[in-house]
Amino acid sequence: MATKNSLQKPSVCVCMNVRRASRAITRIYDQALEPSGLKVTQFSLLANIDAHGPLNISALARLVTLDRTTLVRNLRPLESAGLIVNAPSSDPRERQLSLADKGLLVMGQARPQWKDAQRKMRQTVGMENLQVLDHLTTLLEGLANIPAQERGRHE
Amino acid sequence: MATKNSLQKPSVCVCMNVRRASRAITRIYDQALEPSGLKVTQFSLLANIDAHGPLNISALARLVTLDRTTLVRNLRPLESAGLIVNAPSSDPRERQLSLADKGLLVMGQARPQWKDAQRKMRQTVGMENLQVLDHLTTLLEGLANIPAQERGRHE
DNA sequence: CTGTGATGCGTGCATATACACGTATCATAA
DNA sequence: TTATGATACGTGTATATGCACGCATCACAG
Repeated sequence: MATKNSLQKPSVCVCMNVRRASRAITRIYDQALEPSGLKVTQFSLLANIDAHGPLNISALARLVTLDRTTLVRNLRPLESAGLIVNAPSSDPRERQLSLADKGLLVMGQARPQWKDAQRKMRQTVGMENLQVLDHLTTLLEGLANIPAQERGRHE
Repeated sequence: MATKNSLQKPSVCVCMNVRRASRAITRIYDQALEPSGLKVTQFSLLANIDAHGPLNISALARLVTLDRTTLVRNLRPLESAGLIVNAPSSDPRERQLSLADKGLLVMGQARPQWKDAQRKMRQTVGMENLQVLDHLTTLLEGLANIPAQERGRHE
């Protein structure tokens, strides 16, 4: 008889499997980043703001493939914590996001922790599998309809 | 020069890539299930309750690898909608979850929709990649520390 | 019977995520 | 200069997720 015990999760649903993987890997990164006080989602936003200079929310949303309105709220804690600056821009419609000094500091602390997790991940999972993963991500995003923001605008 | 345009998301963070994949595939399944009025997460819970008979919340949590307290709330809409029954049990601590008649009905409607998505997914992604995915999921869950509920109880 | 660890539940709090709407401003054609 | 589509934002609402805590009950050793 095969292992009839504990670790038996033969969920056939591809989606739920990806979601479970997402939860598990998120836990791993969050634990690694714990000393910095950042969640991996927040680390990601800060890193993108840092890398892609001052940008507005919509641009950041496109960059990370997140619903814009999700971003509006996800950025809130970061601004409250003084990690980012949300300044008005010449175009009164938009606002410019950039890292605050404190944000730079925290990122300096967090990056090594993230790199550890990242390195461990590459070693454990292996580059081949990671490439498959990246391929799948791209593929899936292609399959999914364009996000709400771009969909049915005034149709 | 390579494609310098639109679809360029070379996020190096393995975790964020999995999260993006999770969001994308969730959108696909949610759209497929839309006629039934279920989200894929809800479909999954109903399917598990249906398949694994009457069980309590903790057992279901272990089954789907979800935090128990998450489940407490995720089940709420399903009970409100009259899809599941949350009945007291002989042991007053626990409660028995089972599908209500309406739940069976809705699942009857939803299953073909889920199967469509599932089939499309298998075709598009390919069995090989899906197996890699399942392997990764198991691997990641092994790496992640045991969920909170089982961790440091009274330590 | 009584103490104690194990088990089962629910809540407060905080974050993540998306959709439906509504509003303001820009840019440009008419 | 004025209508109109495109662009940028924020809010209301609802679900998903997990952690820290606290409470009740069971099972069992003593």
